[in-house]
Amino acid sequence: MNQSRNGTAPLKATDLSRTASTSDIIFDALRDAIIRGEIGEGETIRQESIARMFNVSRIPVREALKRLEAQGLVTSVRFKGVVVSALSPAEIREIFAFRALLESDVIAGAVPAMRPQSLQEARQYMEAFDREEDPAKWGELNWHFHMALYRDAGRPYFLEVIRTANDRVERYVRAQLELTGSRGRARTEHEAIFNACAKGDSEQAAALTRAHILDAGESLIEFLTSNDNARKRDK
Amino acid sequence: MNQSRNGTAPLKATDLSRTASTSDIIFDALRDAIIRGEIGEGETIRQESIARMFNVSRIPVREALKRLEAQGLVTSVRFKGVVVSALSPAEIREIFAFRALLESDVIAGAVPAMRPQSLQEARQYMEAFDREEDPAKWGELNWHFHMALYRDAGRPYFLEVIRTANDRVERYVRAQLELTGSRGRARTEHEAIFNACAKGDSEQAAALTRAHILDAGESLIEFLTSNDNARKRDK
DNA sequence: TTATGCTTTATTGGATCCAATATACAATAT
DNA sequence: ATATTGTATATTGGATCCAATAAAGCATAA
Repeated sequence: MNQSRNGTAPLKATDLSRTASTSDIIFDALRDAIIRGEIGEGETIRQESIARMFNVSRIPVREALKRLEAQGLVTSVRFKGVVVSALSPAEIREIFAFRALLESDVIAGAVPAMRPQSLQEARQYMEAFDREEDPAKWGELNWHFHMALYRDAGRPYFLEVIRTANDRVERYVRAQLELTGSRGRARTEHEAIFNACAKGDSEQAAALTRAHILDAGESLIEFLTSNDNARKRDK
Repeated sequence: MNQSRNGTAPLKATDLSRTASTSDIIFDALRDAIIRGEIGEGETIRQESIARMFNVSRIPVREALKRLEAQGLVTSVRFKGVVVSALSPAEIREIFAFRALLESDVIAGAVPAMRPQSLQEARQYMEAFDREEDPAKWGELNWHFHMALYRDAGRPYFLEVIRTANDRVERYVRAQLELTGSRGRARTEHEAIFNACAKGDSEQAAALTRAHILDAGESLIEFLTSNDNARKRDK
């Protein structure tokens, strides 16, 4: 027989039943485009145009849109269409408060269990974030840095919820990172959080994470409102 | 002309564009059936059978299922079908820890802003919970009691997330309430929480809420594992 | 008996078609 | 000119049909 019998895999098999359906692929692509800000808030998404892009019918597109709606990234009005959800300053502030609460709790749980490998990985993302020239990649690296520090908490549900909360505000954070000098502060705050984790000081890591997120939220709101005012003045 | 001109509505109009689509109705019905435990965990949901029940095609059913999947209530395997998600004890413990963190924070924020009306409403639900004979209604009343106390925090996103977390464990909580004597303890704990809110003591309300949820979680897990063992012994 | 391959059936994923609704635009009346 | 009505077009929601896959049953050979 062709199969090896000694436990070592003779070929790399993937679970075919877990492969992505058309609707999965479209969901991921749309989600990505929304959180990157490539589809702006308030913009309406036409089923037909998405379907044409992927060379499929509207059916899988509609399923993807329903999922985006369930996650709050778009809102749909019957017979009219779906639009990318916009967040008010109050909603943004709430989500940052939410993240601060959850992420500080998670990092406190992760520090005592943190593996050297995770710490190492976090450092790499931190340094990559510092070095990276392309602003479009900052959001991603920032996310991976934090996630590396959260992983060992062993709380998948927390991480899942944190992720969807992040998805809702990510495009604003990206805009802020690209248009203001806020990356500098992020850098030093990252380093402080990283050092607290390396020291094994979970309380400090939690406090710093909390402050890091709340600060970012407040400065983001200030950025958005002043930007709004500027826009109103301009026209 | 037929319309009155003086601001008083000549007829009661509803916003038609906000009415529920077929897929909305099916989503609500399935969600309800799952959290009430009428569809058991591990059970597979057939598109065709749901479609027949509602006298529609499979299209809106599929959209509803995609939404349930996005909320984690079912998991789907390509070409096989969707099954109601089951939770391991570890996952249940994590969700209760999650709820304890969020709900204690929310109630702490709500107490200083609490309107007499909300307090009054909470009392009514609390008393209704105490009096109710039909176990099938306990879950609902319990939920409304807590929500009345959370509402004035003015944090819709928190409440939304708390709701989906609750959805995932609700059927276990219901089973526990119906099959064990845990309602007695819930009663006294509810009263303590209520009194702390009435006093305006937000710290105590938070601490009691936290303990209430964590206790319920631990006793639930004990109930489930002992039940499991009993089932294994029986066969 | 047991493993292997083939056939049939059930079920899902997707495409195409149709109906219901919304939107834009032209025609008409005041 | 302006408001109103009617008409054409675009878009969504849903039904029906078809293809791809999985599961079950059957036959056959070792």
